[in-house]
Amino acid sequence: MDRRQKKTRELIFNSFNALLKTKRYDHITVQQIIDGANVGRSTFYSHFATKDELLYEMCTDIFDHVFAKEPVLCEKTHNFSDSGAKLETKLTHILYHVKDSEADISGIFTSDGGELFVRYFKKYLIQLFSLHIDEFSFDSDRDYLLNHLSSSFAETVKWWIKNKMILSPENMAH
Amino acid sequence: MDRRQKKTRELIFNSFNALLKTKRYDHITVQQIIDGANVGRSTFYSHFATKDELLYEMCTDIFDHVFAKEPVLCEKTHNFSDSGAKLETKLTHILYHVKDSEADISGIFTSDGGELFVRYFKKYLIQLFSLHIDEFSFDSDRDYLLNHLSSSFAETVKWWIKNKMILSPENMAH
DNA sequence: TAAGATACTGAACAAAATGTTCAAATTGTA
DNA sequence: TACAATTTGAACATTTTGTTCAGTATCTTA
Repeated sequence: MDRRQKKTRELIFNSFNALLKTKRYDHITVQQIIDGANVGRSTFYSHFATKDELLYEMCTDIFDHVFAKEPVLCEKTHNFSDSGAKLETKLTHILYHVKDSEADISGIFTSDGGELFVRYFKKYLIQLFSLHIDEFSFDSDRDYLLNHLSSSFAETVKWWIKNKMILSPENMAH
Repeated sequence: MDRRQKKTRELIFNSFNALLKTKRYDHITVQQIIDGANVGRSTFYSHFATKDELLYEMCTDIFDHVFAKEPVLCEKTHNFSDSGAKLETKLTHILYHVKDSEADISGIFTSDGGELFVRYFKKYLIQLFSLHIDEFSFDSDRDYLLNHLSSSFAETVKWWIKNKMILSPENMAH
């Protein structure tokens, strides 16, 4: 990809992310984004057809970079005695990644526009938890339990970011 | 309230609610709302200053009718031995109301545009759970616990509605 | 039921935001 | 260096928002 494209893309992402911290997604205008990015109007539209597409691209970009390379989706150990600790370790890893990428994702994760991003995140979490589902002995619908665990963890991450990540990743994972 | 006002308000609510089932909140225009409601443009703006206010009013209206009359926010019993059962009873009541009002709220609750409604719902739930917070003996941040309980229950209701409310309110509350 | 108050209408208007186009300038690549 | 690709900024059409107001319809109540 052309260095200019990459630079412009980055500038737009940063401006968009900064705006997401101050106001709701649907209250952000393209004008505000390009003003913050110091980028021409026609440049913006040569990169993204709509604001929605910008959001989508930013979500997938972040997801690819922050989560996809994480080996949390590998098969779990056959040693059932410590598989619980295994899951907690994976969650801890994710939280460390979140902390490292705080500047990139805090806006999109906690803002209202981040719903799409959270949805991706939940999809990923459902994969993760489904590997560990039999470690939970609750007598409830499997689909419900997966949804519950994923939603809870996603909301936990949101809460954690909103609270300046004061508590440690280990603490939150636990 | 004047009968004409009530009628107009109702028409706008209905049109808005119907639109919410077909597209996202921020993709709905005032023009589409008043077209669906067969109401003049100036009439709309004499009722609601913005689309956001319409959403807010609709949410609070639903709350007043569906939840407010419910005695879930009354002070809890001083009998600590069965206060846990008390909470479950309250949750069951809420779920029965949800079921009764399914036609009115299923759109706004589960649609993508419904995130605002869910936020109001969570605010309400935080009030509710804060009355029962000391029944939980988890050693965790009080604010975190409140957020966790409210988010979990809100997600539970969403899941329940999406799954056609097959399971009983008692079951879900438990 | 008549009078006065209130609400609705529809059209016209200003302002803001969206999205397109294009020639000129800039910057990257080979 | 040459040429290919990207950015720019301004102009333009379109859509959406929100306001205004005179005329009309409807409600309330005395």
